Amino acid sequence: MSINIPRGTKDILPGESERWQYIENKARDICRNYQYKEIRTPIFEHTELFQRGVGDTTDIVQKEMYTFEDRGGRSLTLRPEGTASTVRSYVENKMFGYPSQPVKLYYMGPMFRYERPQAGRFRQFVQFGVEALGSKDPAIDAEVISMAMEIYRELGLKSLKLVINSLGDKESRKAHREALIAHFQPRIGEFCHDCQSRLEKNPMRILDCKKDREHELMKTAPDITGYLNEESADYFAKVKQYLTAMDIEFIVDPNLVRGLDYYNHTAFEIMSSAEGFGAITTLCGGGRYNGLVEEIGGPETPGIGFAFSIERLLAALDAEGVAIQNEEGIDCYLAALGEKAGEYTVGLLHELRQAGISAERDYLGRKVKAQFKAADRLKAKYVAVLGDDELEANTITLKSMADGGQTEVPLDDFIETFRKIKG
RNA sequence: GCGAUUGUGGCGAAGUGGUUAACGCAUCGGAUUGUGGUUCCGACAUUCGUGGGUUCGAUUCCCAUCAGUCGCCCCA
Repeated sequence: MSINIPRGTKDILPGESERWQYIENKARDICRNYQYKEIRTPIFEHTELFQRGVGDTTDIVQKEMYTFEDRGGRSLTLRPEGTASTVRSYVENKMFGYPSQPVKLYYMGPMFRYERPQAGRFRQFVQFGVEALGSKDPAIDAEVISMAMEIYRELGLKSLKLVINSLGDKESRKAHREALIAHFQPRIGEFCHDCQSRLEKNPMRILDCKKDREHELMKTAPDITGYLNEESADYFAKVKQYLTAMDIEFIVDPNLVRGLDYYNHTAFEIMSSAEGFGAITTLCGGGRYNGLVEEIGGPETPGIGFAFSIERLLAALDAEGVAIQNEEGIDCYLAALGEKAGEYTVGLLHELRQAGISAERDYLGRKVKAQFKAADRLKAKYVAVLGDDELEANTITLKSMADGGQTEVPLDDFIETFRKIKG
């Protein structure tokens, strides 16, 4: 019985890995334009970091973490998201003292959540994310949002929906929370089990419950908009104003509640509205997290960021039928006949490659015919044939696979000739 | 954690309680003793996820188990 891949994980095989590289490169290019620099943090951290950073009441911490004890008895956890680690590193490396502020970072790498896999959900998945720390200018909220949209747009996605909301500051949230409890408490018995437990923990979550959507109290529930204090409302207005100035369309959804505890003020999600995308439509989520840096032990520092999964991005590209072109064929296939020629091609192949010419040969002792088939499969532009005749005459036969034309080239000139052909 | 559904060669896929498990693609060989993408011919599953049960007999029926896929909760 062979061993297979752990549940919820994927091998990214040749043919697919090229698409990943394409996306990764695109994302990196855009980060350069926006002046975000890459940070690489460990894949595991002390469990406490996520308990404190992500929040003890969240689903992530309560049931989705890959936590283990190392040989020294420390509790470690495979990172379920990137913000906590980034903030940890920000504090630990005293980035608040960097001359260049705000500190703008991006990361790309695997995250882990113990979940039942389904369309768009994995136990190991790759997130690309950015964090901007040290500014509470609404313009940076708009920048972060526009950056996410830019990456998707650059990759060719069209069916996107940007949803934003403001969760307000601490004071606004508290006022809203109390209003919600007052609203639902008297008739909470009519709601689903989940909502009943949400009432005390996080009453905002009741608002996006799918089961109780039709309940009359839902329609009359107080939404956050009415409870934003002046400062929060002004902040949100600015963010919207800037988005509009950048021609970025958005929908304000007062029921948008992000799953992690650390969010306040701006919260946003980018969803795919493509047909047949599956049940999970969220591509990207993000928001502001003023207060998190203090929570992790740093100075009072505002921050905002987003993260998206590359798996879901690829799924969205598939759903919209956006093709990413794969690599081109090779320049030269060296076909050899017979043992002597075969030995000779070892050096020749090496020279070709050193000259920057992509080249391949046969390693399975195949006949000429089969070697040509192989060359064809590799989309070789040229096949160079070396046999006894050629070796004797010190030449090599060069065949263009496109038009079938053949020429004899002196062996000594071969590499140079090929260089010229390649131009 | 709960629910639905699927599990036949490298891939896709048909099929039946009975002795030889279609077909397509791919691969390899040959027709062309040194030349590809076309065509033709040939080869390629002691076996139908795994374990157990029913039966004279199971890939086909039943049970269990494992795995994949999709959905619920929630998220990327």
